[in-house]
Amino acid sequence: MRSGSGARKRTVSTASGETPPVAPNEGFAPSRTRHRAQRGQGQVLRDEILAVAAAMLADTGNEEAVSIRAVAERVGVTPPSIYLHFADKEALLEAVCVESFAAFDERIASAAQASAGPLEALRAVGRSYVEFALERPEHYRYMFMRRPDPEVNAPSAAELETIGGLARLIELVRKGQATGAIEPRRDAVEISYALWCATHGVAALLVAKPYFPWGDHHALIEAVIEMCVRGVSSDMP
Amino acid sequence: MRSGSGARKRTVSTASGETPPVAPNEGFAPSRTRHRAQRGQGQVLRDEILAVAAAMLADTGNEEAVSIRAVAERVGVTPPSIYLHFADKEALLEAVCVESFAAFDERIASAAQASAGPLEALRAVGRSYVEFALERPEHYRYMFMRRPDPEVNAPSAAELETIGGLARLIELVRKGQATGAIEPRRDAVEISYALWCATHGVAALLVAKPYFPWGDHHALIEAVIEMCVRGVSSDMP
DNA sequence: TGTACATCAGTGAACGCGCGTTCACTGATGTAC
DNA sequence: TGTACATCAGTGAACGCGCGTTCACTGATGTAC
Repeated sequence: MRSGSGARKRTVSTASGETPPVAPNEGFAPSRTRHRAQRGQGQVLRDEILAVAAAMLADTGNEEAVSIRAVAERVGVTPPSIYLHFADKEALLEAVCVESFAAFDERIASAAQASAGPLEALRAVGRSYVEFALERPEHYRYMFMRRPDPEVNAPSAAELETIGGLARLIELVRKGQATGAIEPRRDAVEISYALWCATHGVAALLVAKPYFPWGDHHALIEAVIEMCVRGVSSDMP
Repeated sequence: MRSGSGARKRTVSTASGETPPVAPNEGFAPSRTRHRAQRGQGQVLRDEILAVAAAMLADTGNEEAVSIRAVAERVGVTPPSIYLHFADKEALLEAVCVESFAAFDERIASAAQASAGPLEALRAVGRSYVEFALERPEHYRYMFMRRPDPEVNAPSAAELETIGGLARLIELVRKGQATGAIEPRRDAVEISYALWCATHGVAALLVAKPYFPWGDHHALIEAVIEMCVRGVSSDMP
């Protein structure tokens, strides 16, 4: 991966002012010819960096492969340009993470709304949760399975988003308790956390051990969801 | 961290044939004076490397910090010595992982045996499972949360150990079904996998997000376990 | 209307780092004769 | 009983790599006078 060769070609093209012959696009070489942003439009590059970092996280399936250099090369700029828009590598990945949480939250919210009845809503939310994890395993990994930063003793911005998402779940549980479908004597927050744990469990194991002899993934997911729903339901008369 | 200085001192001491003044033991400097192994006792070093690698995984809480160089330095040998006993870094970590699984399995087995009744046994197993994860989070992470190696499409030796451990759980579930305590119409394997998922979920979230505002960890663990037990129990008359 | 200047979006080259791994070597110890 | 030799458990120095980050610079574009 000959770093920088693409960037050099691009510079020449900008000087000539017209589109150069398309360079062979191998591996992570710049995906298209960039033009320097208009004045005041520096943040265009910021968005592009963010999009590329997110795509690389999804494609490579490996947080470590998302290096400053690799992102820069794929965007078609030099590594120092990244630092014009993000303080350091961690800030870049944190920004990706915040976007992932937004997408995740949106998915969960629409699943909750589309369902009739609180128990069915719980099932739908569970399914959407695991689906998201399986569609974007490396995003999910970064959001929920990453090693905690020992320097940070408080929830990050992204984690506070999680809490926001959890608020939806708690609300759902309370609604279920109000209608009598869900065991009313336990704390709604505690029930919600327990549901989250179980759902995370199946998502995380499928992400971490895709080659394990699970049998049918779908059946496993449904089994976990049913166990949860039974586990939090009121005793039927 | 001046690599190698300890090793040099050690060589001198071996030549002199008597214990040298103890070198200041700062950071990961060699923890004690080593003597070259007796003839035919080369595997003594192998065990020591394994123990140190396991300890470093536990201490540093970071798989990446367990580098060949760091392990060698802490053992008190030079990096190439590692290769006399392990093919490469991955083989070393895999060996650590196999040992972790053995300890884990032993813990689970004794929890299962010490309990009266299948449902109480399920609870005990769940508690032991999470306890192990919280005691040795980085071991747990390496065992169950590591990124899958894309080159490996089959379960590793360590993962086959997991299957062995699961066999115990499946047996427990079958026993519960036989006594009528556990829902008999569902497949015992499916129930076991679902229980594993949920238990993994609480362990993994506590490992990955220790600073999250969980409230009381113990209460959370019990809530998940109770939800599971309710979820797999027979409907009571 | 022309020109000096400030601003902005980047570049290019280099920094020091720690890593996994390799290779030729050493020196103590046991063994065959 | 002495000595040459094979074996074994290591050493020491170096390899090439990719990484995050920094620093002085460039060149196009807008703006003040």
